[in-house]
Amino acid sequence: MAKLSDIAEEVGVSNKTVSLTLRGIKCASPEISRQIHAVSDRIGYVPSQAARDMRKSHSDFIGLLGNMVATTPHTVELIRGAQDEALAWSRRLLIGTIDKDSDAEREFLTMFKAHRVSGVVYATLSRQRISHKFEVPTENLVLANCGFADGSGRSILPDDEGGGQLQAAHLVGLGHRCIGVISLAASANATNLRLSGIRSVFTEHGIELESRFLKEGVEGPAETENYIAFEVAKEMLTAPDRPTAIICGNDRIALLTFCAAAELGLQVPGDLSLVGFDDFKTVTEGLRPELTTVKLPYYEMGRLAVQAVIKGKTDQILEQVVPCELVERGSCGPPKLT
Amino acid sequence: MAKLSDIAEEVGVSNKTVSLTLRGIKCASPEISRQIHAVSDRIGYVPSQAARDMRKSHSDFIGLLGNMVATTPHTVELIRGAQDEALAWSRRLLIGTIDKDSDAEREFLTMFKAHRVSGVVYATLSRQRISHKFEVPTENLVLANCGFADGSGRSILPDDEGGGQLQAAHLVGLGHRCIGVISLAASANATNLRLSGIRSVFTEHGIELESRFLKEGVEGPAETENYIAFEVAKEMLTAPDRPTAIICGNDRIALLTFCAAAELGLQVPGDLSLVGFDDFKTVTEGLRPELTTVKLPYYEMGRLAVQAVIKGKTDQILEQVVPCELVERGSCGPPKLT
DNA sequence: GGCAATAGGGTAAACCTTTACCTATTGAAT
DNA sequence: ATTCAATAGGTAAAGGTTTACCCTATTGCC
Repeated sequence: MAKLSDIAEEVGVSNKTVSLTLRGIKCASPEISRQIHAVSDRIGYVPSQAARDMRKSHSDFIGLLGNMVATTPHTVELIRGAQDEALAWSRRLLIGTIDKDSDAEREFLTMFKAHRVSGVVYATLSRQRISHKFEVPTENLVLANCGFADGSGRSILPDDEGGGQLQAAHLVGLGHRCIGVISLAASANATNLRLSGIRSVFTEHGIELESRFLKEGVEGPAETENYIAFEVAKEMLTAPDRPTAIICGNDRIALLTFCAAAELGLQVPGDLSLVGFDDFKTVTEGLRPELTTVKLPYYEMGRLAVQAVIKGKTDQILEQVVPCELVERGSCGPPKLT
Repeated sequence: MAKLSDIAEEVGVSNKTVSLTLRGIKCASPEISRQIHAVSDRIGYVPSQAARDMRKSHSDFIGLLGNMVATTPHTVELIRGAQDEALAWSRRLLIGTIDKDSDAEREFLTMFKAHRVSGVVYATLSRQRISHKFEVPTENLVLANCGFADGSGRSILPDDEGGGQLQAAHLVGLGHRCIGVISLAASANATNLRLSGIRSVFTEHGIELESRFLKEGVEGPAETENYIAFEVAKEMLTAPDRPTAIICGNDRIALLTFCAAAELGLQVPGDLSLVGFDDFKTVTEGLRPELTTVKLPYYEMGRLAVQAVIKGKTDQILEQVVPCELVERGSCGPPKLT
């Protein structure tokens, strides 16, 4: 593999001159400079990152570690956000995906350390409070989509409460007054926040959320949860004074609710308005009508997490909240007049 | 950051003794060995990868480059397969995601070269023949889910023809004789292969595939395609002698067909059997009934691509085909007797 | 003419690990 | 008693890049 001194030798100058010139630091006469670039291009010289990193005693790597179970494409969004931000600062990303295997976690963190990463982003797929003891001490750590249970550390979190408000406000704005909610599991961290957002909007408009119209669409522990939204929705929709709209905990629950409505002969949005959460495009753009939903800012969270790592600890913001966004499609309309 | 010589100094031995001992090569007396491990653990020593890579003049990195647009979680599956295989051989993965931006591609390949990667996997999200000139010369390249147009180079490809056979054979086995097909865009590389598989099964059983029951569910160029499967399915299903089953080009088309059937009051699988392609779980496990589909082996392709990189060019297999798998769920049943 | 500043360039150490080669001691076999 | 082999360990170079420090000649200015 071609090295710096090969160029130096051929042009007849010192290593230093080549090194500075190739990095765009003016140092040699125009003629010498031209020759250096010419030789470098001809032999396809690319400096050894290992040598650079060694010399600088640290690398430009940022470690990205996450339990990225592959059921949604959000992981990729987060990675892309992180990568785009990293590249904008001439940093590179070292990615490790793990799932509940703390051996793998330790190995990746050790690998990160071996590479002298300048920081680590730890991401989870679903919002959680983690009480996690990292076995490999990790400086300059930023959490994405999760936070420490004791509130310590820096983290980037989605504005789930605001997301709930968006869902509710959209339906209320269309005129709905009897609105059902099929939420995520109560144990999920986002559930209460979103519900809190929904309730605040309801209260503001004097709407009551009856407990028979507030159900969980999921049961069982995270990652192995069981979706019961289909049955729950059918029950809710066969009530005599059924809701005219349903707020769903995520797009998958919305899909199941859609199936339930279809089986009951209810048209969306004519008979029933639906709003989801996540903006999981294959569902939201794959349904007819397409699904109105609230988009979770995964790309942005990835981006901001890396930014926080780069800015380092001088950044005093401990928890940064990223807003969600309402994506209007075709699944919501005004309630039918009765 | 702690270094090897810190340990050597404290224990009072040479660098060599520490280096060999920590790597598990017997070289020192039991007592010295114990001391070395003790000091290493105490100070949390992790050897510098940069120094190691430099010494060896190559790294254990494998580059993974792909146009990983985030509409499906398959990318993550491929990454995980690649990562698991890499880790099994003590290699690390350097991941670059790009989308149609050849600048980014060049930058990543240059970065890979700077890291002296031992090989590169180039993956595409949808099966393609690429006529691609890599601007950065790349040795030991393996393509995943795509191949060069001229058939050169090594690549890992899914058995789309076999997948089509699985779809058709499943329905034929259940007794269907009038089967519709809503395929991907004709321009998509997988389309003809899958159709060929379907036709071979049909021919074997003396079933004719009428052209009015063979339609594309997608139009427009890849990555920006427009799904028209909803309308196509409605038309196909309102024909007087409508098919009793529909083979779909992917799970999203199956979802749209499901929506069309729902709107027409047709029950799945009672009135209509549906089989998809991809095993895109949020759809396949999110529908009621759940969707029977053919699973694309992304994890396996990622794994095999990395394996091919590691085995190097001595591996004479140019195109390796990975089988698909039928995943039976609830969307297929016997045709109604008429 | 004298002096300082600047341009253009060189030298060699440092970054950390691995390893080829060397030494010294011990035990056993001839 | 000599020789051979094995054990336990050391020394120093190599790997590629960057940079602090040094050098020389030319130019500009008083």
